[in-house]
Amino acid sequence: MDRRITKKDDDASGKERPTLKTLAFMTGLGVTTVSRALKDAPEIGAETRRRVQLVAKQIGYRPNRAGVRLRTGKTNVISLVLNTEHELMSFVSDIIYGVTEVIADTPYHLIVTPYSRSQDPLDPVRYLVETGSADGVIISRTQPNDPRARYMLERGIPFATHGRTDMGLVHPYHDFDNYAFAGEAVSALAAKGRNRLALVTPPVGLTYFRYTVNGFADALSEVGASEVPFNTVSIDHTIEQIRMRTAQLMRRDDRPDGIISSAAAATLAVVAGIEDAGLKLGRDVDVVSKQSSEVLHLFRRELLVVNEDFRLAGSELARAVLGWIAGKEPGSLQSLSKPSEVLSYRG
Amino acid sequence: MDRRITKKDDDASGKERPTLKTLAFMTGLGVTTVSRALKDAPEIGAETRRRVQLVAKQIGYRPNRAGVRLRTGKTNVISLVLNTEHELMSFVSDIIYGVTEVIADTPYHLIVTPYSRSQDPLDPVRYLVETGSADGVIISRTQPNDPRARYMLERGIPFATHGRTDMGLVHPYHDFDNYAFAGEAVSALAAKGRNRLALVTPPVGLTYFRYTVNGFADALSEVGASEVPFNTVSIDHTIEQIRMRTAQLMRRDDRPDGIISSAAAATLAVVAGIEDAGLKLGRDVDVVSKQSSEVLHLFRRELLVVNEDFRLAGSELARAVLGWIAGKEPGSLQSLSKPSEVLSYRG
DNA sequence: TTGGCAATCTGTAACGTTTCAGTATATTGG
DNA sequence: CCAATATACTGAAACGTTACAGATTGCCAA
Repeated sequence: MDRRITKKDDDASGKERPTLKTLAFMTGLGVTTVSRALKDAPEIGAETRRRVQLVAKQIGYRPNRAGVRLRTGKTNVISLVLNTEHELMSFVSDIIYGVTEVIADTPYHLIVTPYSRSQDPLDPVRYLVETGSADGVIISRTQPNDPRARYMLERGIPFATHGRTDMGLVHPYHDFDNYAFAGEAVSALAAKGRNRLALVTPPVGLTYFRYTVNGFADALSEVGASEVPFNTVSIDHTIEQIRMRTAQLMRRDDRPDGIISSAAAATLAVVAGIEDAGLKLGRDVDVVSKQSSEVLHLFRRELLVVNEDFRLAGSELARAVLGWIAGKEPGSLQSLSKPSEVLSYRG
Repeated sequence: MDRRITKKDDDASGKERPTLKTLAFMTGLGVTTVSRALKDAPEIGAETRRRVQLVAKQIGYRPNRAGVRLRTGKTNVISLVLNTEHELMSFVSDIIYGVTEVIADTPYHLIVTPYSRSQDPLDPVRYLVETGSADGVIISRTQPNDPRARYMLERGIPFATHGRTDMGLVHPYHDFDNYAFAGEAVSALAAKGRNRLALVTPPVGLTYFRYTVNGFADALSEVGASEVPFNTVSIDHTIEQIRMRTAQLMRRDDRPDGIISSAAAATLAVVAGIEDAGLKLGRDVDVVSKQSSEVLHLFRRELLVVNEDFRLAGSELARAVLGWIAGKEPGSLQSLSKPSEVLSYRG
């Protein structure tokens, strides 16, 4: 038998990172046994199992990710796919922290996969799937008919979407109830006697655009207020555009006396536009805005705000993907978070 | 010779992801040759090389990351280590985009490694190094004597710091010139006739705290202004704390007539505090603030701002780490970015 | 006693890559 | 024409892991 001495037949010696082989040598067992003992396989004796696990803990054994990944295809990676131009700053930061919170005591790593305006949003997803770079994917900016969700569903790769789809396909998601948000906002404005309302919408094409618009429309007719169309901007537009167009709008005779804004950054611009037009917040017009951190009341106390928790969204999305990976039913991994009340400034 | 038929001696057939073996079969060459041809090794014939590369491109060959990593130890991963409590929102989002911009056309992936208040900041770094999870690391919240930098230097793992150290050790960094920022800010306030100045500092303990404080002090004596101590807050404090203590400060007889703030979020609180005390920005007091996105002038036009570009920081840091990995001299991978002028509101 | 079987444990192969140590063929110098 | 050498290529081994197909032992029923 050709038993050549190779570089590392000695083992368990130096500073090298311990492997299964190291553990096998130390325990006097075979590599296979050690491997199985560590994952509580049933055909390993109870004492052996305990012994192996003890030694493993003692010497700080950590499975080699490359080894596992090569052999099993499991990457232990979750990828968060982000648009580098249009995501909100607070969204990026909070959602990342939400995700990391959940995966902190799992073997998972979080990788951030960006794509830019010019690219097809499907590109990064295709890349991830084709190269098998992740066990699960989280996407945002979800559309009613979302090619990315369809693609991943076809390939059978677990994912969760921030925002719902509307394709008759079931998959995990987390969403903020923007229908309820818009409704609450309208009610709050109506309660202040405002009845000519304008809406700064989410990006056209995304699912939550629809929910917001529908919530707005339904509540309008319920409280008997009317809409002042303001279709020239969405929260994807630049600060300058929103500001300018708001100013234009507010200089018209048929200007709104109430505005609802779907994002804090847009609200800054909206207020600037209002003031550019020589009007005063709280007197001439009231504004209800979503925000994801407590800044708007510092900005203008007259603002009415509704909070959306992106860190929660990140956690929920991570939980959903991990759940799917673990074999749970996709349909059971959907969550909707209710908006806070409409809050006005409190001293 | 024992040549058993194994599962996949046929090849180049179906939908499977192509490997070197696939390429070898298609080109009629050995796996070794293909491997070397793809990385332009000199001992491969020019035509063979071209042929292999052509076929590889045609069928969309991508090296298997796990294979490479297992064999070579190269992970093709850069890790960004972030504090989940104290990083600024804009920092997280912009720096991530800056990094991804640079690594976009490299094989590198970006993983985000978080740590929380309770943890030793060294923990995540130790984890990364011990498990060999990244080829390069980017850290923020750098301290003059930074254990993380020292640790990584000892282990020989490439890294870059956002902010400088002061340990007599040389390593790549990117920093914003906060000494210059504080100096410019003082000058701008002095030019407005302000001469009793307070400073909302960076977090005590971080290197850029020192630069900021020194720039502030030096400029004060240069313009002949005096400092109103305001050591009870830093930008790490909560909005509420900063607001309350600013209000307290501004109610004192010896209140400052100029304030310099090291971060936009803190500035919102500072202004709120000023107004809580019944004072008016621009009349009773002027404020100069750093910001990383154009929001402060929407907030209060009277604010004076200096811009810091975190996306640039991300790019520079990524370039620095990649440079070090590629073998460049650490000392040549240091950059300092100059602050913009102090900008006042323009229409 | 023997065959069967459960309980434990083990060696080999394979995942895809790169490196090492060759091999085969053509080319050159003498 | 031979040996030396350069050129172009190749198989085997190894990285660390897990799955598969045994192997060994002890025990029990017949």
